[in-house]
Amino acid sequence: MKYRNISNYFADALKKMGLEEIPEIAFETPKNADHGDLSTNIAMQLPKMLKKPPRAIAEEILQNIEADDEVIEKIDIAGPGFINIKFTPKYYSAELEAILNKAADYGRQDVGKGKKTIVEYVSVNPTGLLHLGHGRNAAIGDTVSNLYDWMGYDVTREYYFNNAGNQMNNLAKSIYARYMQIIDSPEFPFPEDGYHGDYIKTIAQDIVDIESDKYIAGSDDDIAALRKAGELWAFDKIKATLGRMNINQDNYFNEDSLYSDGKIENIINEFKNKGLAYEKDDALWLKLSEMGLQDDRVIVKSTGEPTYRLPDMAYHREKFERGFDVIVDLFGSDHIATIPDVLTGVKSLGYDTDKVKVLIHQFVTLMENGEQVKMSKRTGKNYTLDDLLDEVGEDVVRFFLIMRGINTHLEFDLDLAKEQSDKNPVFYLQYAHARLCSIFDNAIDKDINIDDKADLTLLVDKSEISLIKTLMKFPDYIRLSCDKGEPMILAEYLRDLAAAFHVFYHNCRIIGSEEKLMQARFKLAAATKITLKNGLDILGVSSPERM
RNA sequence: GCGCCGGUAGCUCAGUUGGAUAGAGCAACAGCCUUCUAAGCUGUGGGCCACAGGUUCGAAUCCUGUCCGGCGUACCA
Repeated sequence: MKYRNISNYFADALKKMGLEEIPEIAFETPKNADHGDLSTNIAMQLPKMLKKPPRAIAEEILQNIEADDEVIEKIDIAGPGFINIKFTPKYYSAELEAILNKAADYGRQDVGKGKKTIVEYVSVNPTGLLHLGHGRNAAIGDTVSNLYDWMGYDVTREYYFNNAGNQMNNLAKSIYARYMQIIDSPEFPFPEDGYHGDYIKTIAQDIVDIESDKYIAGSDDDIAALRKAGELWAFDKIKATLGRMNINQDNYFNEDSLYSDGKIENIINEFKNKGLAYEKDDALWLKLSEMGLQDDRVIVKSTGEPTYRLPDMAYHREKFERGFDVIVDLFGSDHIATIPDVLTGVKSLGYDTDKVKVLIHQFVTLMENGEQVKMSKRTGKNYTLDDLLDEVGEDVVRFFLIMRGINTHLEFDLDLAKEQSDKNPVFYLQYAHARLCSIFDNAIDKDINIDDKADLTLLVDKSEISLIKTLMKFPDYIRLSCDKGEPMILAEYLRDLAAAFHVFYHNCRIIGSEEKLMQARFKLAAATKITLKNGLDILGVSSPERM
């Protein structure tokens, strides 16, 4: 008794009308409830094929359709040719029963059964603390991973990082300068492009405290030791911050391993063997212009070091080799330019890049007192993700960072986030859950027995039906949210669900109603609690029992 | 210059891939608590969907052009 069957009724009717190829029949829930429970515009898609006006086609469909009275209460034509369907209470009670049976698994699907997916997110190099932009990446990435999990995929959550290279040298030099300023002279010069954040001073002080003047000479070994200390410190903090957001990734992939395992070497050779690479000005170029892109790009610099593109390609190839069916990359919009290069390169090696799903999210601006808080690396005064977690808590952070479409520039309103009140949208959802819990607490307090069986066809009030309808949509929204890589879709749905519940709660008393109706309403409340909890779990937001 | 993303209510944003009267939260205003949590519910006001053309039964949505904002456009990652 799902929409699929409804669609079959229509397909059969269209067959009887002599249509050979049955087009996809799209259903939607009308915005206006008076238009019925479900609506299709199929009659308006067919005038060209059938050479008849839409309304005439709709009438013909209605004559040919064999509707099941158990399921469909009413079916009629409206407006320019919409066909509107109204379901029976029995249909709804059966759907509600199904939700209760699935319980904690309600919403889980098997679309991805037997398939492996990897979601790469966060992936910041260990040179400092996470800021809000990273937080957005982390929250979206983790939610998308959860969505794939609920769709039945075997999900690997991966963090890709590089602890070598220029940025890390820069970190090492910055730490050395701060170290020398403490132990030797406050006048010791700070590097031009160094990391100005106060955390560098903290790292340096820690080293001074433990190892005193051990590294004062500043030899290559000393610098290497400081770099390692900085890396460990930063990684520790990053993982701790992610942990606070309930994010624990499965795998940390080190870019270095691509070199040590010969993967970089291999990919260079393969490009050469395929005649896709050539030397110019002492550098090695990839012939991207012959693969449909605008310009050729350098993959190995004249210094002998690869550019970032090469390890990126090798890394993607590695993901293919590990046998993933879906490869999700989540990047901030500043990485956008490199993606076509990397994908084109990997494709030229014979991999199916359609498996790669690149998600790009826009930046975050932090607003406080109506003004933008600058988050520049240079200023040193850096508003970190930890600062935000301290101020507003992990639930608010996770929710705020996914509640807008990933393609829109996110304005993070610190004042709104800090507000512990009805203005804060995340509490609206959590409050619904807390209210539900308190209904059941009350039943226990009052020694009310909750029957296992209840006559769910008694649920006929407008707000009851509306709530059931909303509950039924949950799996569809998980799928939609996953397909589009848009956690916001699920967040919006949960807001709708909470709203439908609040209206039901307001209109329909549970405890105190006539016994049979009360029992049916307990069931509805239980299904709502399950669905809300499952949805909040996917978003990584807690479901409090009391507020 | 070129590429990607965006421009919808006073503010922040949705808009189910072209459908019925363009929605929600916040802000403003007016109601609803002796009964399961008022962090809630109900109602009112608020729109040249950036602008100009085009495509068709039908456009916020698709196509072209223009304007505005963000991010890129390296032998930096």
